[in-house]
Amino acid sequence: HLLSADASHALDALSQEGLSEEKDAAGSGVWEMVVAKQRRRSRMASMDEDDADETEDDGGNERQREHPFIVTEPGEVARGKKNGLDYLFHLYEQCREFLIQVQNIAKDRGEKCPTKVAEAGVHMRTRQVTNQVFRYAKKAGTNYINKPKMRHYVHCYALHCLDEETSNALRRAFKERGENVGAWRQACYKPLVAVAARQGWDIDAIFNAHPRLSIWYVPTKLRQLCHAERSTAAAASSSITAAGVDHLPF
Amino acid sequence: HLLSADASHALDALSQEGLSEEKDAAGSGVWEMVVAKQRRRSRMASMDEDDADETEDDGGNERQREHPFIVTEPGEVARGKKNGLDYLFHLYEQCREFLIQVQNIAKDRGEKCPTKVAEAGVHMRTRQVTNQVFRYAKKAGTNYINKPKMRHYVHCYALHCLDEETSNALRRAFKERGENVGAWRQACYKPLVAVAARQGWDIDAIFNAHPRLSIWYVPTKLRQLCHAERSTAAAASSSITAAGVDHLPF
DNA sequence: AGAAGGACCAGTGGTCCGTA
DNA sequence: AGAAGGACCAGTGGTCCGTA
Repeated sequence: HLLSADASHALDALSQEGLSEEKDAAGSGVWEMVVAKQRRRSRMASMDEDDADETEDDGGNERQREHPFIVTEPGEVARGKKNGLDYLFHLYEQCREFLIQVQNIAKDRGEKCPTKVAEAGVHMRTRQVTNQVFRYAKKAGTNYINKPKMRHYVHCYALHCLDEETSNALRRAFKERGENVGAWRQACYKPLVAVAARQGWDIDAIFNAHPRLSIWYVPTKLRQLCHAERSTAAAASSSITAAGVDHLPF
Repeated sequence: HLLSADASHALDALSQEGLSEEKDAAGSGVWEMVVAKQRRRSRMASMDEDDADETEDDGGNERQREHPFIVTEPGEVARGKKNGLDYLFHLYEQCREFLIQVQNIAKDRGEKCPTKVAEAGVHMRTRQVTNQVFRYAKKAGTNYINKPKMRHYVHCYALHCLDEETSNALRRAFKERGENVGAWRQACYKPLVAVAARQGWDIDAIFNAHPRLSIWYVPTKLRQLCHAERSTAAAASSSITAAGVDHLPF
């Protein structure tokens, strides 16, 4: 609708394939085209009547913010001055590509590339997305990627990676209910903690074990929720155990 | 000689066992006794005629520096107001114990404990020795452990871990020649680079693969030396290869 | 009101250089 | 002179809160 014919085609092709497949690690192409369109729409506003009203009145170098996110279902493109959640998740994949580039540069120069060794066969390194990566992204011209935003939604991306079905269901439900992005974001914590519960509560290990998630720091709040929930679960199960041996405490 | 009878006994027992064996991960005991003696000697100077001259003249709360290191051979205890290299390496093991304690505390509290997952069977964490660990060491009363010192000698400890025979031979040679600690320290780089060459030049991977070394950051200078040497080696071998195919360039 | 992101802050890795 | 380590500094992880 808001995209040109070629970008729409690209997006359709993408939707059919399903976004979650990782297929082609570097510079996927299809999404880049879509993203480029979106950029062009919001930057070179004079070429697009849609944005004319907000950019007419000041000289042109006003700081243009990224359109806010709205809750979209999988495969859906946001209409109007909004961005959808597939686009949000795509940003995480873009950061991953920037990280890989930064790593390769560092490796060539014999510079530090610390942290962890991937357990996967080859001796590949898997550093984290650091400030350096965000700086690199900025230099590469992708001003729409920034640290506060990426950190803000990490746990949403984590749910998408670790339990895509639940993530998709949650998106559909929140879209249907007309909830805003903030409410959806908050709601992502609970199913994630459930994933952690199933896998032994070690949220760091869970992040590390996932190839695309391992490069992201575990968000503080998620870590705290997992810890609190584990303690509660442990207390509950031990009181059940105790109840079997001793008398019930009530 | 300078140690009391029981500490001397402890040290003898230790020398016979060989320091390099890791045996008992937590709070070994024997060295702790030796170290405690050494501490007592340099702190409570009035009880020991040896230190009387340097502590007599100011009120008692002068900042007492650690005795400087001298080059000793394996098993040898430094005489006079000196510390030996077994003691130096022991400090690295002490830091490791502090790290393990810090990790356990963090784990209980559900706090962050980032970086890397050990490839060894169990899902144990192996963070690095950070500022937090040095702070913990200070709080634990081991004022003789500090960051600049530990970072200064990391590569010496690395050689001790990775090629103990060469490390021991180097110590004996430098002791015999009467070299000072600085000269010995410098000399540790070369055999370490040789180890790296044998194992594919990836010094981070080499550190990470060793259970006691993996917790230490690779020193900048060592990383640079490995990188430079690898480049040289690569250039040399490619010129040989080229010489086989093309004409010799001279 | 809901949301994007500039910019700040406490604590890090790294090591210099005033000290003994 | 040779060496130990207090203390500083640039750049980090983390996220608040002034902005649109």
